[in-house]
Amino acid sequence: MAGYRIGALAGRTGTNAATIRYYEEIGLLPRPDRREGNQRCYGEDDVRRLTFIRRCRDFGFSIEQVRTLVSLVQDRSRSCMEARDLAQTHLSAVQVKLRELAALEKSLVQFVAACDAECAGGPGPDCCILDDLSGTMKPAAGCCGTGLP
Amino acid sequence: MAGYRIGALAGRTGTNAATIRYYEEIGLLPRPDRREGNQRCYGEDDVRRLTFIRRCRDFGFSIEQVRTLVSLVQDRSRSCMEARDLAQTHLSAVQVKLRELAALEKSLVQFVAACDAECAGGPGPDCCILDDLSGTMKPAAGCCGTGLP
DNA sequence: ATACATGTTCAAGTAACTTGAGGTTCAAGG
DNA sequence: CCTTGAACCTCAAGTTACTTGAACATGTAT
Repeated sequence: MAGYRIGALAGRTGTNAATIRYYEEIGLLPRPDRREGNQRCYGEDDVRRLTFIRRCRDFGFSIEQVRTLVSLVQDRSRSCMEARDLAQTHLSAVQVKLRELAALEKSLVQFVAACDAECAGGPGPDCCILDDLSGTMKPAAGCCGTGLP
Repeated sequence: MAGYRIGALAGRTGTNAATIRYYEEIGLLPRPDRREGNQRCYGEDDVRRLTFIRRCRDFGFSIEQVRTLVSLVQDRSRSCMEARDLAQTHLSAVQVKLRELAALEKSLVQFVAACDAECAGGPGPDCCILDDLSGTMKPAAGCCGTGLP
C-alpha cells in the first residue's frame, strides 16, 4: 500500500537507482512523495512512466527525444503523428548505423580470418596486417589487404 | 618540405584539428616539432599514425584499445595475434550490437507502419500507440501492439 | 599595410550516466 | 531493546571522447 521505494522501482524497471535520481534531477521523472524518513515513494504511474522512458532509451532515443515523447503522452491534444515522425527520423538514423555496423562486422571477420591464415605461426615480426592498418593508400601488395580493422 | 601544419593534417586524415591536439594531450600522438611561430609541424609518419588511429576509432575501438593497437604496431616483437584477439573480442561485441540494432529497426518499422495504418487521420486523442509505449505488460487488446518504440 | 584565415593555449561544456564519501533509516535477529 | 547490515539520503566528482569558446599570435594574399 505504501508504494515502492527506489530499489523496488529500480527492480521493476531494470533501472539503476542512481539513474532514477538522475532522471528526477533533470526533470524527466516528477519529484515523488517522500515518506517519514525522507525516502522516495513511488506508485504505479511512476512504474509506467519509467518503463516508457527506459524503453525509449533502449531504442536509442536521446534524453531530449524522450522528453518530447513524454510530453506527447502527456498532452493528447497533439497528434500521435508527432511521435510517428520522431520514430521515422530515428529509424533512418538507425538504418544508417546498421549499415555501418554491418560493414564493420564484415571487415572484422576478414581481419581475423586473414590473421588466422597468414600469421598463424605466432609472433612474427613480418606480420603485415598491422602495416595494413596504418597504410595510407598503397594496396599493401598482396598481403592480407583487408583494409582493417 | 616544411611538413604539414595542423589544418593540413586534419584535412588529410579527416580529423578535427582540436581532436588532433586532444590526441596529443592524451599521448596517443607524439608531440610534434614546432616551427618558428610555435605552430605544430607534422610529417608523413604522423599522417600514417593518425590515419591508423582514426580507422580504428571508426571501427569502434575505444581509445584504450587503440592505444594497445598502436603499441602493437610500435613493438613488433609482440605477436600480431594480440591484435587478432583484440579484433575478435571487438567483433563479438559488434555482432551483439548488430543484432540489437536489427531488432530495433524492425520495431521502428512496425511502429511507423502501425501509426500510418491506425492514426492516419491525424490528431486523434484516441491514439493508442502512445499508450503502448507506457504499457507495462497488458497486451493492449488488439491495438497496434508493436511494443514500441 | 592590412585583412583575414589559420594557428596557439587554456578552460569549460557535452551526454548520460556512474561512483564515492559520509551520513540516515529500515527490517530482522538476539 | 539493541544492534547489525542492507537500503536509502545528498552532494560532489569522475567517466568517455571529444567540442566549443575566449583571447591572443602567426601566416598569407592583396
